[in-house]
Amino acid sequence: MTPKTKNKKIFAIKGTKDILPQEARKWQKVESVAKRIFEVYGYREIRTPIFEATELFEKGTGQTTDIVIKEMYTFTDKGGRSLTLRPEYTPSVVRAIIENRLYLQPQPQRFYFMGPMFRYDKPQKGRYRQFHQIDIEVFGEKDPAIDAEIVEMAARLFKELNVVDVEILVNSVGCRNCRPPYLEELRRKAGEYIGQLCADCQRKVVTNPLRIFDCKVELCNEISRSFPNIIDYLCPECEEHFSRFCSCLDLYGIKYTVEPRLVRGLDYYTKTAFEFVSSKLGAQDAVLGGGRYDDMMKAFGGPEICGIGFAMGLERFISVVPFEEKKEDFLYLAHMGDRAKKAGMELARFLRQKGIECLIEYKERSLKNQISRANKLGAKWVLIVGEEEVKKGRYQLKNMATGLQEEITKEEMPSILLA
RNA sequence: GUGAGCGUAGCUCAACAGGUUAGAGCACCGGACUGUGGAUCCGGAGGUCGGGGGUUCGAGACCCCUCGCUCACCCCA
Repeated sequence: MTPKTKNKKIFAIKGTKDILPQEARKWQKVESVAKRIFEVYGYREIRTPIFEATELFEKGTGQTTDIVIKEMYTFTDKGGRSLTLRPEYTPSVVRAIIENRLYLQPQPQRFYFMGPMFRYDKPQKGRYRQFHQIDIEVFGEKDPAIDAEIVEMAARLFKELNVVDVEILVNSVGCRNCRPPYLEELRRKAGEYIGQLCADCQRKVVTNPLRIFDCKVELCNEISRSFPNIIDYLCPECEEHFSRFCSCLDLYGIKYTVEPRLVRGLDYYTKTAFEFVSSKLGAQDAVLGGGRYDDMMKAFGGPEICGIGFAMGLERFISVVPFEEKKEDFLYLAHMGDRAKKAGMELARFLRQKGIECLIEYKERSLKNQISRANKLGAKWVLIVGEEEVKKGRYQLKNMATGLQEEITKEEMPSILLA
């Protein structure tokens, strides 16, 4: 380090943050529960690279989306290739499936994935530049029952982690046959009120009329209530799909709200769209969002295989999961004198082999000091190893909660400590 | 990218109207107590007041710039 840079502190990049041990515990918990549930539904983990060819997202996510237009971490590598840190996961999975010819295996295929995503957004509550998602995708199943299955699976995950105050919103965004005429009609209708809409919405009439529905300006909101709903414009196939989807949800006893104003931001969605929203999250209230994308695989030059999936924002999810504080359960090994220290090190090794979490102090400290530290660290047990104990082969085991102490041998330790 | 609010010790916050050497609680380290924790008492360490410039006899405070954080918009997980 040169003298000049010595004092300059380096901080985590804007929109990124460290997940410290206490917080990481929560992540581990959520990840393990999610994994267990997904596996039970027949999903298998798939891992793909963290960066891809920029083109993958331009084509897969859609050139008209904000993600591609202004939010991608794109850079050129030393070979002159344009690469992008993945802003979402679905295009990568689709790519992997085509590349590895996974579509030749029996369908449907179910995948899950967990990992970081990157979007160059301005950070705010529940939104980070590096954030994490748990994603699941199913390929090759057209039946709307699968749409309901993944909603039910997500609901189970929420329930197992005691997440309440979550509302499930569902909608159908139609397909390439029925959506264009609907959008036309929406534009026409919005055009009638153009003068009364806010500047943003006037722009949306042209760019993305569906977005007018979630404008926060009251007048826009009021006006848009009279606009046609996509539900009423669905083609027979989409309508059938949607009603069967809903009746499957009913069968599972899932409570949901049909929200005709629900539009997912990505270009590739068709038919089913859904979102889990929490009232506890502030402005960014969507914890989980997903839907069907029947045309994507084909658009990538793959076979005509439909897909459906969801993405859950882990930062957002974890912030609404209630966690019990986990009690520490470890043994602190206190020692006095050089011989005892060596004996203690061997004992610690023995205990760890047996699966007992064990801390040993390497600095010479008074017994009092060591026990005090053990207390602060939350040790459940203190094992006292002094010259006398080493000589006798019998050690003092102190229970920190009760303060009681007993004399035990090395052989007796595992059964007592693991009880 | 646009807008608003906030930056004083590891954390939470003080410091009148601009006035000496920027304080307190919690946390940390040590001692009282050399083989027994939590309580108490005593002591210690810890700060370029986010950074730079300006006004002033004098700036943590006032002005300008900048950086960072937070929240909101756009949009999304």
